[in-house]
Amino acid sequence: MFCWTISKRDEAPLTLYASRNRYSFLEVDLAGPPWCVWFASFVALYDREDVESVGLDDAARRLGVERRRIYDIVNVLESIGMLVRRAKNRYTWIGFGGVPAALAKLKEMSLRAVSSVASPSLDETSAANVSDDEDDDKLDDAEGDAESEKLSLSQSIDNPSDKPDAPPCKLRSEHRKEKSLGLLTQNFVKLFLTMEIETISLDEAAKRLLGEGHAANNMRTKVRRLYDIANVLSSLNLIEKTQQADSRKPAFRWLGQAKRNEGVTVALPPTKTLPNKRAFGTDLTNIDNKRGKLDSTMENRGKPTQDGGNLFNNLQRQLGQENRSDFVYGPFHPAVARKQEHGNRTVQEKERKSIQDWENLASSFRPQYQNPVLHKRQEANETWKLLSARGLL
DNA sequence: CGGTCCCGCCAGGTC
DNA sequence: GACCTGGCGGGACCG
Repeated sequence: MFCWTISKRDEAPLTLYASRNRYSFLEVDLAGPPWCVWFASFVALYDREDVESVGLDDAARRLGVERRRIYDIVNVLESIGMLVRRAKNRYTWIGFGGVPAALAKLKEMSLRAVSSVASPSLDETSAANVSDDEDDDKLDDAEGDAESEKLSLSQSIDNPSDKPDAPPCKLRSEHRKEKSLGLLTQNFVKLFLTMEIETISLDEAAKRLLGEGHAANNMRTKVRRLYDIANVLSSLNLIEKTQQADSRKPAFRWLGQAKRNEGVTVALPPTKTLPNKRAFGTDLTNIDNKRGKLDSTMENRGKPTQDGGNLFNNLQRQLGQENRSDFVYGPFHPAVARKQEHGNRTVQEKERKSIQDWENLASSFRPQYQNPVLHKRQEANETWKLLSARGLL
């Protein structure tokens, strides 16, 4: 994966991530659903040294998407540590560097959940950098006692107020939060971090997250959300879409680190390009930010995207960059895709060996800074670079 | 026809 | 009461 910094006259440089293989950040996004394009554009817009905070209105305007969609993006990004909510309408940008720590946190939570089956711990001191909190999902189903054991377990641990004899009801707001996209993202990731199987279909994931015995409607809704999440995680190279051996159903394989009993799951070479389902909202020229409504520039609705190249060109045009030679390579080169670019087994084996302590690295890296916001991000980016350099990402 | 996922309604929360 | 958040699911699109 290459990190391109596009410098434009009179404007702060813009960073894009791209590479030749389809699992690279930019290509996946361009080949994937528009939601991913927004996501990619969002990251491209804000993953810069001089960006400290992210305003939702600003993001919606600059990306030309309705505000509602920005909420989805920031919720997912927040859940994997790339953003931290600071105030209403305002987030602090952490960036890719926040991902390792967030994953480590999730893994820790998962493992703690598994290891304390009988005695739910009460310590959930600071999940702040991952999410507001982690509530249990039990309320969800008065009828759903077949609740996913793994999940309810992990969640009960995450919730300090979750006593064994607690009443089976809770505030609506909590109930609502339980179903948030962010929490669902985290729980989806936890599935990968704790399960033994290599891949999982969204149906299966929905079952595990929701528990058996749910109405088909419920399941369907959950799967819808998982599609959104899976697309983003794919964009980040944390998972990849595959085909289940024994069925037509697609499944997702974890590409990130921190599997439960091993260091890393090595990504297999990609098989085929993801189809473009639709091209809603791919026109980034739409900068009219009427709350909740998009204007008529979304007229390409329903038309299939011809190819990623068009989108790429379009994106470049929007950025005022038509010529690749104008690009300047940025400071680092995340290693996720590098593995895939080279397809070098030897390298992968080496990486596998050193992967075990990536969490320690992520959690122990504590440089000294003065500006809390900036420093938090710098710290995260340093961690990212460190892990990348060691081939841990 | 089933897998995807766009889209925006609207309920709940916050200011 | 206005505005912010974001769950939710109908239904369009596509292979």
